[in-house]
Amino acid sequence: MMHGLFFQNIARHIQLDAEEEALLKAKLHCRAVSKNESLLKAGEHSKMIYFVTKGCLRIYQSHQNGEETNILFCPENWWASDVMSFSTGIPATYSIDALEDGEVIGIDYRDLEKLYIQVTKLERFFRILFQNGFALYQNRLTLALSTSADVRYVLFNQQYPMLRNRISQKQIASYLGITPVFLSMIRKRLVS
Amino acid sequence: MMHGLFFQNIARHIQLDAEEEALLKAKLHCRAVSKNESLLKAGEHSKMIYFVTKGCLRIYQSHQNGEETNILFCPENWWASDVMSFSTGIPATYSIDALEDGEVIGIDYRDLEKLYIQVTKLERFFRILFQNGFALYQNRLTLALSTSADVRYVLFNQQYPMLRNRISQKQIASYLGITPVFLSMIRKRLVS
DNA sequence: CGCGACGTTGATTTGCCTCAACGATTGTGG
DNA sequence: CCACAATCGTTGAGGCAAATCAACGTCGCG
Repeated sequence: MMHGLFFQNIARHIQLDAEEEALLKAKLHCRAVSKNESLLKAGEHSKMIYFVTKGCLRIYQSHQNGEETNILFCPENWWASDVMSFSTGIPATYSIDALEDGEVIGIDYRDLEKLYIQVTKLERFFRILFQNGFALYQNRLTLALSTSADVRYVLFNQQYPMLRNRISQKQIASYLGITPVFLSMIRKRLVS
Repeated sequence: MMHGLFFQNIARHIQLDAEEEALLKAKLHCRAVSKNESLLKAGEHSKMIYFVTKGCLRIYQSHQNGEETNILFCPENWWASDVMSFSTGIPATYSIDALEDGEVIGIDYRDLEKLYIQVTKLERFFRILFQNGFALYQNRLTLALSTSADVRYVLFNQQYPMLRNRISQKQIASYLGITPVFLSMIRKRLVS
């Protein structure tokens, strides 16, 4: 049942026949996650790529001083992984954990490599997925380099209105690359 | 001859047989570019993806006030394109031009879509290419959000020692998201 | 109920920008 | 090939954006 959202997501870019869908389905690992649970810790090898069917994950980097930088929120219908670690086997630089109770579907790296051969359309699906992610980060990078924090906050609210009330300001501040204190000041200015 | 570097680059991720190589070769458009020449202007539709065999390109966004933000330098052996425009046909948000005289190999979008079907390995190649680019931008974004300009400058010099003396400070400043004036101050501090 | 994390507010400091002026370098037309 | 203009890199003075430090009320959770 919860596979519904998953195959719907796949169908956005490729059309699988019944046999292909079955091959893929056989390799899916459904899993519940609870708030603050960790799905990947920096330093580990990221063996799984996750699709979120319920709840919300965050992908972040931890720094020496104990601070963290969120690089992506992954609510329902998003994919989450430390891509570099997943694809090359090097230790993860990012960590992933859950911001809410929820459910994810995981695919193992070795299974996916086999699936790429059995179901070559999947190669196309992930090509398009990474292509879009590439463009998304490119856009975020331009924003980070060229606009001020209040503009970035307004755009965040416009682009992810769902997340606005779901995610704590501390997490949003980290995503925008500012301190919670400064985000609070921005919000005060915007209300007036 | 200049195709050498191109097929070497392809061979990093997939192995083409003679026939496949010929199919691909037939669709390559070699082209000389001169310094400051434009390969893509924001607003146009990006029909081509480029591979640089000689020289160096920059991909950047122009802002209303006339300023520009470089998001990527593409020296020899790199690929350049406005990925979103190339893959969806929407108008380009980025512009591309040459920082030096050089040579590029272009592939047309329609040709590539056909090639994906004739030579399915190419789907894999570009999946990996975008996967790596995805990770690269993810990393740049984290840096931009969490570190100061002098750290970013030092890392840039470490990662791209080749480019350090090839690219003007104005362009590097734009890539780092700071003003040329401030980059000059950073350099002064670092020398001492 | 009480503790700890969160959000707000104020005072102060720091990172980076703007504006402006000046040599040095590049490039361009005569 | 030279002369002049334009762009580039540097330096200094002053301003704004965002961080730090600290204090306080509130809420969620054990």
